Amino acid sequence: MTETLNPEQLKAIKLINGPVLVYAGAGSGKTRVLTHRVVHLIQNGVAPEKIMAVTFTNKAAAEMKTRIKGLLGKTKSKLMPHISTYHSFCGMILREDIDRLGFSKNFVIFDQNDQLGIIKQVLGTLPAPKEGSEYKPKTVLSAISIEKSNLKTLAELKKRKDTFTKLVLVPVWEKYHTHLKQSQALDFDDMLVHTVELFQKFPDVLARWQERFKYILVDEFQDTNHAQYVITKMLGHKHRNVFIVGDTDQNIYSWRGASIQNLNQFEKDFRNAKVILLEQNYRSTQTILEVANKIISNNTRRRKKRLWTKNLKGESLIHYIAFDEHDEAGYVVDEIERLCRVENFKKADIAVIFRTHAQSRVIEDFLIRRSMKYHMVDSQRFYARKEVKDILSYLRVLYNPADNSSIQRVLNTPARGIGKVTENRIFEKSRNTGKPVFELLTNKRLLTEKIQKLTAPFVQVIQRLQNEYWDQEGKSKIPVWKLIERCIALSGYAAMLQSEGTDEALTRLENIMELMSIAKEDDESVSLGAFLNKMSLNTSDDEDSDSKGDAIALMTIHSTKGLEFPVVIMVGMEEGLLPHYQTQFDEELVEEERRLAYVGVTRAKQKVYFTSTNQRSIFGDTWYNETSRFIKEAPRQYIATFINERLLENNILRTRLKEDKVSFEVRSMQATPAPSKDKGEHKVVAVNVKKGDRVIHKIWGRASVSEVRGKGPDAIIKLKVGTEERTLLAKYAPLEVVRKR
DNA sequence: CCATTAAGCCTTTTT
DNA sequence: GGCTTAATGG
Repeated sequence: MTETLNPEQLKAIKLINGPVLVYAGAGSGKTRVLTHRVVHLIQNGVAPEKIMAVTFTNKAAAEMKTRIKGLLGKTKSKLMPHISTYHSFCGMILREDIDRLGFSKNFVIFDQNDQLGIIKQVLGTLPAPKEGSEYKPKTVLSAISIEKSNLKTLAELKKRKDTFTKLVLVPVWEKYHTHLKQSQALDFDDMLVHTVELFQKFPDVLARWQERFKYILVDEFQDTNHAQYVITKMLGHKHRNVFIVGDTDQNIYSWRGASIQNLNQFEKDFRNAKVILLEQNYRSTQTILEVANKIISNNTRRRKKRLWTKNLKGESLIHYIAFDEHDEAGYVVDEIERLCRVENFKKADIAVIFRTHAQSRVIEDFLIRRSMKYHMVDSQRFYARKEVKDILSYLRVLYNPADNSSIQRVLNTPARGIGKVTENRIFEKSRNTGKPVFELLTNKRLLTEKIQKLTAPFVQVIQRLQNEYWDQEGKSKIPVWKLIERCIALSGYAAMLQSEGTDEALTRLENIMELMSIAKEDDESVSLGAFLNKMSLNTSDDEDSDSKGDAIALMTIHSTKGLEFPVVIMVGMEEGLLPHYQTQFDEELVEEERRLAYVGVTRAKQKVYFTSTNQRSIFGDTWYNETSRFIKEAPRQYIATFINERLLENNILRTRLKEDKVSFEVRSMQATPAPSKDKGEHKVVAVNVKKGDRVIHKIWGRASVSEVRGKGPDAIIKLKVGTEERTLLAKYAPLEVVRKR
């Protein structure tokens, strides 16, 4: 195993005891070092269960587990190190002992939407703010979140004198946490805060975990916040075997409270820490590295380092200036198509990455129209779907009946004749008496007979589900996926969707099926609590079933962290998007945007494309953005610029390019038409349809594919048009795919 | 109480 | 430009 590692990497792997700090540049084999180190520890007599590794995402944790398992393969050790995110690690600790802090061990975790719902409601109860000084729920929530990440307490906030803290932050904070407590819920930040609290107040708990994990490894340390740092410090303090990997140039989460100060602090708190620098890059071509280095060198606040590589020089990076976002998307799909056809890349080699989620839609449209398979990494979105949240709410209510927010969500879904008035009465009563809503609903004396009658069906659904899931001893009788099936049956949710019969309802039903299949991936023994836990902490695990195929990856720059691709296409390289317009006037924020650009470029092994547009429509308005300063910062000789021929007439643009001394080539307009809102122009793409696709049939209109038998042009396709089923042959089917499953 | 329509807010990035 | 929320009438 040693021949693939350089001396610095080996040093990092072989320092068994004592604190180590590794500054690892992009593509310097950081994951390899981490995994090999874990294996090395085990091979040198450290018990696997004494090792813990913390990663930034669930995906990264899963990846590391797989790789360690692979390396350990021969030794056949059954026990594995504990590898997870900070949040799930804290979840594990809190499930054991949080009752000592006066919380229920059955706590649920509220995600951002849950939180926003509460904040909105709380803001409504506050005295009306002065005209123009209202705060958005999101702003308030993020303020609370940052304070908690820094382990600030309510008492500390109360000492502050500014109006925002006095009039908004403190009152909202108080009411928000009352609400959480009543619902027996924690938010993400609470998980960290309470873990620290538990460690501070109960030395025996801390001691237990210090003994449990004598070796600690942390990845992406530049993106940890203060609370996470404190947890690491407390846990590692005893044995001091703390191994930290980070790169200040890849700090892209400071908006969430992450601070590279933690790296400096680590050197102070663990005085004799060995510091190792990994500067050899194994990923990218020399040209790509040159560009990345040049861009990041414009940041003032950084620890200087210079990545180098023995890799080949490679090709110039390409910058295409598109007419608008449709032309940009057209260029992207044309180029992907060419890369696959002429240069023998696979779709899975290519990533299209962007600053904001909103940019993905147009690209997706074009990919769908070309029947190009893609895989959207949209962590939150699946779980943000109404139907998925509804079902999870049902499960949460039966797991933790004190969860008022979830009850509110599904009490009248499907419709049970419980309107706003009734709902308000019940929740008002709950707030006034401090009793959980579910208790009110089950106790005859607490609510009027009329309300009891209205809500009885809901209560019955919950109780029946509880009975079907748990036996007398509290053991589960059926797997979670089965419970979901029973849930949509008993609650009438499935019936509600089926009776609607619209395409949309069908999609919703399919999303619930998707949720079931996510549950099915688990071992049958995984409990409801563990499933819900995973669902709230989880973002990744994104349809793994489907992503195995050859598909283009679409994601935000933030979610590319830790990944690499032969080809990276960065779209929307414009002032206003990258750097984002909300950061443009704050140099510190612009530096973070520059780090984002750097992270994006350094994901690439062989090829980088930048695209920008001359005009782009953003919520109805047309924006004329200049090319991103980050492209201008790159060495000109390494960027080949192409512009859309329609832009030749654009004098302003030509002047700009001249001023910047950019020479360019013209690219003629492509055959790809802008996605017309179906004006009778339907392409024959039926050859590639899959079960579950939404399509438009030239004659019958909107339909969904219920079955595909066989492959290629001769496949037999069954379509569901309204309630009717139709059969047709793929090669003659005048279909346009609207939405891929 | 619910379905349809009008208004309005939105788009940074995620555990 | 699209999706969620508020208002309105049935």
